[in-house]
Amino acid sequence: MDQKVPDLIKEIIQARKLVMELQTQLNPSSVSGNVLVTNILSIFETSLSMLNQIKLDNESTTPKSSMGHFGGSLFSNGGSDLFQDGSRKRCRKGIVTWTQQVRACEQGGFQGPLDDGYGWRKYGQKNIFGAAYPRAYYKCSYHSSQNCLAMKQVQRSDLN
DNA sequence: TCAATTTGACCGAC
DNA sequence: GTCGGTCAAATTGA
Repeated sequence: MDQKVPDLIKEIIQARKLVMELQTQLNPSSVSGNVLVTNILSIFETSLSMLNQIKLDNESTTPKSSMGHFGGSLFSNGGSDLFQDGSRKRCRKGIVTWTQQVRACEQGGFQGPLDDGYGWRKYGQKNIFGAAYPRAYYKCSYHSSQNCLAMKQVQRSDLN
């Protein structure tokens, strides 16, 4: 996988260009569309910085566990992708998903969905087999009014 | 009163 | 049959 990092970076840069092109063609009055594109671009930036870090590590010293780099996003495309906990994620056809691991400090308390530009509405919660904490399911608040299809799952890690 | 959340039931994938 | 994702009725709070 490590040898493929430069290719991955190229692919993400290419995809980012396409999204930016899409952004220029978006109707400026489409708030949810622009928020979505902005979020996609920020995820590309996070992914690029992570991949660059991996690339630098590979070039410099001994190989390390790649898990240490995943403080940000991990893309999946609906194939046989795995979660970071090793579990397999099912994915609806044609819907792009990714996971983003964030740190929630205890002092501030874990206060549900982070503010990422969307309004989120909780629609379900599940106890996940083997997980210490339940997983919460959120839909974009504009799901019906603005046809916003964004959804997210929030699960506290076993460790923190 | 209305919007958001909770929670048990249902359904599909494996 | 089990597990995860979604639905929808009930509940709660502003």
